[in-house]
Amino acid sequence: MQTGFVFTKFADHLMSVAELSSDDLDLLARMPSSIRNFSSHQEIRACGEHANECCLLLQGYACWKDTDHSNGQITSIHVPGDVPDLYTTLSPRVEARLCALGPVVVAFVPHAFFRDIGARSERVAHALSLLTLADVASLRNWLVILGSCESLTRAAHLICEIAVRLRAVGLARDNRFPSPFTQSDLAAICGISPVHANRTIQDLRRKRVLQWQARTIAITDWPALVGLANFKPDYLRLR
Amino acid sequence: MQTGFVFTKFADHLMSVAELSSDDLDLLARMPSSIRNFSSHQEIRACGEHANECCLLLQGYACWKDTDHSNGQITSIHVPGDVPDLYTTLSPRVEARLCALGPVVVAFVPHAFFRDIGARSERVAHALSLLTLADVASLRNWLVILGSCESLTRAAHLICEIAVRLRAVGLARDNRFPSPFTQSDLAAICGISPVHANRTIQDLRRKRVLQWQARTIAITDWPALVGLANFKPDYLRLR
DNA sequence: CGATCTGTTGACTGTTATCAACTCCGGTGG
DNA sequence: CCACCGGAGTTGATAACAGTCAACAGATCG
Repeated sequence: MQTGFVFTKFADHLMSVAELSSDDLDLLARMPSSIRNFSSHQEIRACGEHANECCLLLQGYACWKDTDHSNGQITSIHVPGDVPDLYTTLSPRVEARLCALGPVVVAFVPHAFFRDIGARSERVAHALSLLTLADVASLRNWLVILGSCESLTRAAHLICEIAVRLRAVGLARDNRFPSPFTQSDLAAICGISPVHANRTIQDLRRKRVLQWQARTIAITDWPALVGLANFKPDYLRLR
Repeated sequence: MQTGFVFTKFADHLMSVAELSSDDLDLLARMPSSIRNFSSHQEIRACGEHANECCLLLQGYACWKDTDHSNGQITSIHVPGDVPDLYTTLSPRVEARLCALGPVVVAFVPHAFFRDIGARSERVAHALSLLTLADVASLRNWLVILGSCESLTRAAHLICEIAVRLRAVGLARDNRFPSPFTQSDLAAICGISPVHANRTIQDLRRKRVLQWQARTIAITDWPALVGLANFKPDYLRLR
């Protein structure tokens, strides 16, 4: 168990939706945890598992993947500062697979810390609620996108959302961020075939809105990308 | 304001995910509320509204509809016993439109009732949490369906889910239930065009798994429908 | 240096959107 | 009573979009 500076991403994430006092930050700094590393496509949480701690993502990306082996649809993607399995504090059973997209560093935090947080800081508890609401809003937003947009819009929207969420925790400065996930991963998020994902990305490149090489994405024309994606970030509830 | 037997559907809904004591049921029976009627396609909650009470659905169906996108994608559907805007107890701002699918009866319940419920019954509070988790799981499940299934599977799945959720609150006995929503509504839920929705329903009829006439759906071959839908109801967390 | 994963391309097929026209039905007003 | 209207359901023709299969090129890694 250790405490300290590694939780700044979590604090950034909470502060992106609500104001916190220095007492609140102290509380977060004293969060007990144990650190673990995962390699690409490794399972952080397996389906059916019973969790008694939450994963706080410190570095890298993770995703919830449907258990059905045939296509492995991804239902959400998570960036540093996120706690993808926060809901296990209410019901410990894990119903899907939490997978690493590229190398990942995770801090495991006991459920008790989150359960007791309401008694220690009303503000932090409320910020956690807002994060949960933002996650649900993001799910609804993806539902709209999968239900009504074609592949180019889907891919563009994904890139926009990742960029904005990374910025909220102080990453993706200069519209450039690591993309250790594969084109097949993008396909599983956007609900398209890997071959079509490839063609869609080429289309984005041809339109000169982004570069994707050496496992890095660089957005070269943010307004154009936002336009293609019809991206409106209100649903993320960022201040 | 009134109290009483009208909340049996809500109690059924809670008891479908958790066990409640007779004290808990008393607590629910004393729930303060005011009843309102809505006609088909009327807005129960408008986008941007600030709620200080929740809607408990008593009769009929309601749905969350996306505000902006031209096609009005529906992101979730709700049946009697559901509280579609329970999340407004945490953050009162409504971010989408809650619309009636057919005639609807709603009980408006003050936020305070839900906020104070934890202090009065741990069990009821936990049951409410489980309902919220089931709603999110349903969203994720639809994400998988929209991302990886074709229209026949989507429509079949929708019918399966509605039937099971109605059964959980004592409706849809005999695999027959009212369907006041239009084929265009089904299209907006399944993320397909109204014309294609029509052809998909005809396909289901031709396969003799259901009848849909006089605003009523009758499932004539449940196992076949479940097979077409690849329906696995675990995610609804029903006992 | 071979094995494997990822990205890329072309050809073909299947699913779904779109447009337009038409029917059927329940209401509404003359 | 009937003419009319609008909404819902239905049908066919066509076009756009995306999936699948197969092959290969480039990267990465033991």
